[in-house]
Amino acid sequence: MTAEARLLVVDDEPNIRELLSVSLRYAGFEVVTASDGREAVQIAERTRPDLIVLDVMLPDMDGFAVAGRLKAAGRRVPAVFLTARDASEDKLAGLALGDDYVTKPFSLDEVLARIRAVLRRTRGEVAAPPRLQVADLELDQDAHQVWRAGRPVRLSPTEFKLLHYFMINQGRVLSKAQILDHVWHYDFGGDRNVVESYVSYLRRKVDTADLKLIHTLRGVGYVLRAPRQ
Amino acid sequence: MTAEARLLVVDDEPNIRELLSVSLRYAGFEVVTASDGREAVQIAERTRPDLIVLDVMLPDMDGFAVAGRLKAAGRRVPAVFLTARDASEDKLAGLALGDDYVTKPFSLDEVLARIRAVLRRTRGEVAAPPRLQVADLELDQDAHQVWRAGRPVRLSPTEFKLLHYFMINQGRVLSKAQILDHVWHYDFGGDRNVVESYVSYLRRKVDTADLKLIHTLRGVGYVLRAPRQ
DNA sequence: GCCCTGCCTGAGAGTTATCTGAAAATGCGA
DNA sequence: TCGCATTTTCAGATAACTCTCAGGCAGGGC
Repeated sequence: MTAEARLLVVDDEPNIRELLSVSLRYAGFEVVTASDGREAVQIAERTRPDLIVLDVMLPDMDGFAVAGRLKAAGRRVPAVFLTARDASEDKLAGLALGDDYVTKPFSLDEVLARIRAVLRRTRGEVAAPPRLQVADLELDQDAHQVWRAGRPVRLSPTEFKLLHYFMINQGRVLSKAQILDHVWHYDFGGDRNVVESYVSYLRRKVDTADLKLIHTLRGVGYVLRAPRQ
Repeated sequence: MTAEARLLVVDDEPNIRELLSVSLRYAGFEVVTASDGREAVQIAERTRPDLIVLDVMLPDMDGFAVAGRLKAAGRRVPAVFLTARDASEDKLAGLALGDDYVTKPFSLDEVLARIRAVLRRTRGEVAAPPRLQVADLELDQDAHQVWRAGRPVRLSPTEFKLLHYFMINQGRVLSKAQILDHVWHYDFGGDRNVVESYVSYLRRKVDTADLKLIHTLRGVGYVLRAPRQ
């Protein structure tokens, strides 16, 4: 399979660099990495990535400076910035149009969604249908809304993320560890029981009909799927 | 046949080292072994394995230290760690992403699956088509689901593992000892009768049609195969 | 055909994963 | 600061699963 796109991941923390590059490769991207601003500029010049995932706090210069430098060199590359949760808003106001950002600590699902969104926009493609559907359960990623059998359902942010993760992986078994990795922040240190709790909440809110969609596979994980097939 | 990949197995217990190296060679890997951390680092430097199977508890240093040392030497090698079931979770949180772990006592099937998954990820390959089929019996590893003649069949974890082992070895006779080794944990001390019980369960669930797939070879073992065409 | 031995399978005891209600902790906006 | 919504933990109940036991059945050697 040919890669979806080439990404440059820039972060000075090796763990995060590793986390991102492994997951993004797994998601089908070609990934190169850099650990500081100078290196990032060099590698970007050489490998011409389609998008840069850029930590805002780098040892030598900040992420925005890296993006600025590339633009000055006539090589405008769209970026997804990684920023601390408490980053001042005006900093982010300086984002070039088309760029996006994710606050640390992020969840992998979040980063992937932003990257795909930015790539879609910059490639001028028609947005992929933002509606996911499994049986009579529908989820609108843009509107952040969910319907079951045509009736809207109110979900909390975490419930929404979990359902979203289930829906993009419909028919595939997801272990609690996988779910924790993708839906919760990467530094979540708590109990796996949160996943059980949230699955229970989801069931109560979206899986009340006779036709069950969320199935437990004891000892393995959970799977969202319509019966038959 | 050229080896799938070169593995380094590190464990101080000779029995486990032997168990693993024999089975992994049988599965098509090239295997080298080491019995402690120092030796592991030396051998890894010399033989450049594609992956290390690493006991976390070694006499001289722990498995994470070995991995850390190799990484520091600029030789990041993906690892599958062997850990006690009660290992503190935060220890495992220190896993570099891309690595994986298996708790002791493991089953060989489990270890093989992890090794293959890690190799796939680090090589950026797309997973092999996850469907196995024998006659009208189908098994989907991702969905963790089984169909017979198109109808879904509910299996417990052990039943699923056993059927999976049968299917990847279709047409080959498997002794009860072999089955016990691959599907049950290596230190399972119980009766071989469990295998009989589970074969019985499987027959009841997936082999009810006229066309029998699971055959008993008295005094030898079992074999899963479609009747001769 | 008879007998020995291995295999099959129903029943049951013990164990474990999961579910869920409730409470505690956290975060966020007014 | 308070109050509400949300997230996380906890623990008891429950359902599912694993494994053992033992009687009966059947294959194959004699």
